[in-house]
Amino acid sequence: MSAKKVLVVDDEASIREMLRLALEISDFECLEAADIHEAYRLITDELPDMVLLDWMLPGGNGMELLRRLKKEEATQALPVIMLTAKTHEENVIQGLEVGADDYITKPFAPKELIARMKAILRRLSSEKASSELRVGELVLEIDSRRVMLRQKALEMGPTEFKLLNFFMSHPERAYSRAQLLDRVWGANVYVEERTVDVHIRRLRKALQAGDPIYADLIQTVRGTGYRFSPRDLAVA
Amino acid sequence: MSAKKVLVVDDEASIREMLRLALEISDFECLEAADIHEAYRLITDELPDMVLLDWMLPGGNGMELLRRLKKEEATQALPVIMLTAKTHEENVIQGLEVGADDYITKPFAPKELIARMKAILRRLSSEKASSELRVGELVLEIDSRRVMLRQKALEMGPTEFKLLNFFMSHPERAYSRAQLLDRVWGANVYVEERTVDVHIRRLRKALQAGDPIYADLIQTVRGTGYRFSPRDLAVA
DNA sequence: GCCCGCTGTCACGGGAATGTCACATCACTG
DNA sequence: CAGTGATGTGACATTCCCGTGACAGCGGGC
Repeated sequence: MSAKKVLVVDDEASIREMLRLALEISDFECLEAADIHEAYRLITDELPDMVLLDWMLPGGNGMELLRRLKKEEATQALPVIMLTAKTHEENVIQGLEVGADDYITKPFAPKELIARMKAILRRLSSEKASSELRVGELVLEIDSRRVMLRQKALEMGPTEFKLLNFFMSHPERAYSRAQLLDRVWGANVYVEERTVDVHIRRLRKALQAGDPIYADLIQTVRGTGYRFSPRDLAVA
Repeated sequence: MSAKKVLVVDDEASIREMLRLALEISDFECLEAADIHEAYRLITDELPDMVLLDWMLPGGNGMELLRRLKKEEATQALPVIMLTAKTHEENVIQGLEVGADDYITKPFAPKELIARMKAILRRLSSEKASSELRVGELVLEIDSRRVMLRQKALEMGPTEFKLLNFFMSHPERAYSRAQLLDRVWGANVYVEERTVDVHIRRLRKALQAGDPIYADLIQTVRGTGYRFSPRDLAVA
């Protein structure tokens, strides 16, 4: 399993530095943002697996970002842990209601934070691993590593499977070729961006073999990349 | 679930006492034997669910008992954990080959021992729920250690039998070679991953001798491993 | 001793999957 | 409607993965 990306959102550089240290020791990849704007940019750009969010930020507090993340379909599955001061514990309830996955009060032991993060990631992966992803009559069975459409197995290569898996986990959002390479092929792999096009085509072909309609699930976003959109299937 | 009986075989009374304490805290029922003869009597008499076997015993070592247990049909399914001193780690490989389920080197933390015991029992209970597994006309008889297809016995080696047993207990799911080695060969055994391929082939051959259709039950998942899929049998 | 069944390893060959390219086609701009 | 840049598509060489047969080692039984 590849290293998980974690985004730290805090305005104090010293705290960010401390967290980066703790995270990297535990084999997490660490991104940093000092304000909400930068945080949002990194979330859409770098697609982290988790966010550590300080509650008190200058210029709009963390709650605002959290609400925004939970509202948008593309990011609402992204787990968020709130970092909050003891003196503001009343915010905790508020934060959990909006959709934070956990919270931890400052000052905290890095070890405890890491433990909670792992617990959340474990829970998420076990939820995902045992189940299957479904869009209409299209079912992606993770365990058996098969894609079924109306009881019939669709044939595709491993890369197309991973690609479809990623798309079905993140619907209704456009991804650049670079982002897809990062998330599907894995970081630190150098291949041409146009390679993505070829695999997109192979995936479309595989879906088309099941039912031409389903090939339209993968849409081209000119100048940007590709998007997986179940929404348009229902309309058609 | 009723309390599991565990037989401790060790010549030192102090170690037996320590283990009894640890086991009873964790709700196991504890039997004790100081030598091989007594151990064998208790096994046939009391039918324990598991054996903790010290490797170095006066008057015939643990290996002898282990070999005997694995040879006889009535006891070969009985899980055995070896207790061995650090200085005799070379025996571990030998022991695992003969059929020990796991080993632990002295000195050890009781907690870790308990954890390994539970892991083994959990694994067994998931596979040996019934004495017979059935897929279509294929019947795997666990007690008699035979595989029948349309009243005809299929010939295969012990490893192929265990492999098929595992597959029939976990259908419709792809397993990597490493996972199969772990679950079928047993933990901590070092063999080449490609060895799995060879046994898969032998198993397929055995099934094919019964009916070519049944060889297709074991499918290759390219880039991942293998899958046992009764579902596709029904379709054909 | 000999033979025989079982096991793990290897080398070879074939075929699937991959990444890249060249060219066709499309969408947008002025 | 021509032009330009982005995307679709078929073909290709390479790499990787898997199936297969052969073989040596090892115990056990005769």
